[in-house]
Amino acid sequence: MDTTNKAIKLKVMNHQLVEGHELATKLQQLLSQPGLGQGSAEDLAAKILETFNKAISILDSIEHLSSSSSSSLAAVEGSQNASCDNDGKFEDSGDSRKRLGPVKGKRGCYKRKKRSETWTTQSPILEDTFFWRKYGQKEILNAKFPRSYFRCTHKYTQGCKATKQVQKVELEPGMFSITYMGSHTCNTNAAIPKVNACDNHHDEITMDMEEHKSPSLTTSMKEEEENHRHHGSSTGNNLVWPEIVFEEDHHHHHHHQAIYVSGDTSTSINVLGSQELMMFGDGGDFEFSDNEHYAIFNSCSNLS
DNA sequence: CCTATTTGACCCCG
DNA sequence: CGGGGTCAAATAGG
Repeated sequence: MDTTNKAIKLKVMNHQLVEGHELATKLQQLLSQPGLGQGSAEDLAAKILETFNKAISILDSIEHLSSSSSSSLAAVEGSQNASCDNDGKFEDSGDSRKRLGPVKGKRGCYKRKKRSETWTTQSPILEDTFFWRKYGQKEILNAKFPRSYFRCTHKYTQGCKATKQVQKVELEPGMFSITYMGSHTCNTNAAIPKVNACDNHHDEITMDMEEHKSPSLTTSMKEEEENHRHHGSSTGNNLVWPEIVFEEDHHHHHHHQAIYVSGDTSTSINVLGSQELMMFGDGGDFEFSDNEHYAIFNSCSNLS
């Protein structure tokens, strides 16, 4: 068992780290050439980051696995809270949940994860290959900038528990500290840095520098998904750079993120590598048996 | 109409 | 008790 994990670990290291190394080399070459577009260079940087993040995540999960391999899996905490269903407290009377007073019910009945696999990076690039959906933002006590909370877009469709937090670093402008928590269990072929099926939506967080002078913080996070021709053109990736703009009361437009996963998710196990799927599936916190009902059903809501 | 973001309320835990 | 993470109503935008 232990040897198996070691073998997998080595495999992962080979795969992800070597890939990261190759990408880094490419990036270096790109940067040394003056004339070339910087967009591709930054794209590469994002991919490199993603590759290493993946490797770290996988290794981390393996460590968790092997530490609790046989005896007690006390360290596994990813499972959902079950006792919170409706044991002690009755829900509200069923209706009138509108806005009358404090909202009661099972709100906040979540399990706070203690120590799932978590790592933090600092980067000016808010972009990665996953699909995130913002679900919250908070002012942090000693921090100048608020923190934004994201969850995987496929949380409910596929039960993916990955989340991420983004907060602007106050020391260096244009830097963000990005904390990833949990590994993706969703099968997104967009997560593959393989071919240029990359759809880079570049995120842009603009945060207000003021403390709290107006009740409406103009914190906006735009996910701009640019025109990626799924044409196999050579210049596959045209990605715009996340430029950090501090705007105060500018109005902002945001494109809603589009998910181009049309249909082939059922067969999407192709390149993702059985290793990753296997390991993530083994990752412990995977108690959904009924989430298979939730067919992939991506929001292909084009022209209903 | 739909889905994503905003934003204040709510809840857990130190 | 309060900070920080999450929920969900309201809103924005297609």
